[in-house]
Amino acid sequence: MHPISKPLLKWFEQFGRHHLPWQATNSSPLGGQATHSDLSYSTSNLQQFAEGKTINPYHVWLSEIMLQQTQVTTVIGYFNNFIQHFPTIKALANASEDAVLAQWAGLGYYARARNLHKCAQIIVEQHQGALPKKFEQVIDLPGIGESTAGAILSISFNQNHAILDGNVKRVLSRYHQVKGHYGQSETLKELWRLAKYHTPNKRNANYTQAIMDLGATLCTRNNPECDRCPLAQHCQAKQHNTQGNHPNPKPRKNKPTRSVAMLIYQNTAGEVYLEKRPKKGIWGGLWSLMECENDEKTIDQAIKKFDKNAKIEQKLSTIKHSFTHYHLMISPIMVTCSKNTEGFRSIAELKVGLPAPVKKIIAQLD
DNA sequence: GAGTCGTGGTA
DNA sequence: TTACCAAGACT
Repeated sequence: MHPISKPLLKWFEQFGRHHLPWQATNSSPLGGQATHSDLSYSTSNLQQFAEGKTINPYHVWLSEIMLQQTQVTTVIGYFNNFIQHFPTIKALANASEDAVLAQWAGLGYYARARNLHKCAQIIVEQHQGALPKKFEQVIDLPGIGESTAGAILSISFNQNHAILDGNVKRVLSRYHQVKGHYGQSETLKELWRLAKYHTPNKRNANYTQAIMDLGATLCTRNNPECDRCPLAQHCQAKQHNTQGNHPNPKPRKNKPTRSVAMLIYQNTAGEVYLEKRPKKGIWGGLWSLMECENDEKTIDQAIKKFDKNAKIEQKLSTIKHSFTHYHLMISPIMVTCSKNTEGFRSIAELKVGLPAPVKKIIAQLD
């Protein structure tokens, strides 16, 4: 078996991504704001320190959480905004959940944000405000599994851990032509074995970043650029021209379509009535329009319960919003409103998180 | 093991 | 237009 770490690390020095905002921060008095200097790439944590740059474990942790099931280009803007609002773990711990979700809104998978917030409070209470350095302590934190824990400790402290994210799965399953799809436990077990086999005990941080960079930039799902790949010589998929078989597509299922009515109440000040969603379920912890089943009777009952004299003012065009596992048809309905009690929020200065389609609906109101 | 949990880009 | 999915974790 040909180990990949040596050619991969060499490739990384020249072609890896070295200027992502969470990778290195200038240790200026201002702090927090990552500046992309002209300094050349770094090949080790030590060299990064030598360049006057330092790894911020909080930034690494935050980025790893944001990057779960989410692409780099999407994350960058959210990351920069987030650390501006919450510059330290302590600041994050002291913030309200609504304040955290407000900055996370639009990024999706909101349990990540709720868990991140919980983590910050645990870290302040139990770890003196600093990210713990023991693997067992990190993986015990909510929302952090084996791969994310390994990535955080590898990149932050150059500790010797393997990771197995989507990039690594794709690279290794091609390199070794691993059969089966990633959902199967047998396949996953084999991939973890290979991941640990290839992970070097030196320059671990760079290796972790390198294999993710390879997967993200060359060994992509579609049209991999094998001509530029440092691992092409011994890649089984390349040799047998079976790159397209990895990842092995999951057996497909038909997504159900659900329907819901969303009621729009505006008071005389133009504020909109919003209610906080339960922690469990879709959009947990975000604030949304009042919902009910999308049929005439239920809608009529719902609006009269809120206000006896309420009437439907206008039915807006239905929006189709697709999730990973179902489609949602949203019928927004503007309702007359005589109330002006609590629960109404100014659209202009929202300090809570809104689901993406709800934000779109409200943006269209004026 | 299979479902749940978001969103925007892309083929 | 539709389907798929990108640096997963949890139940």
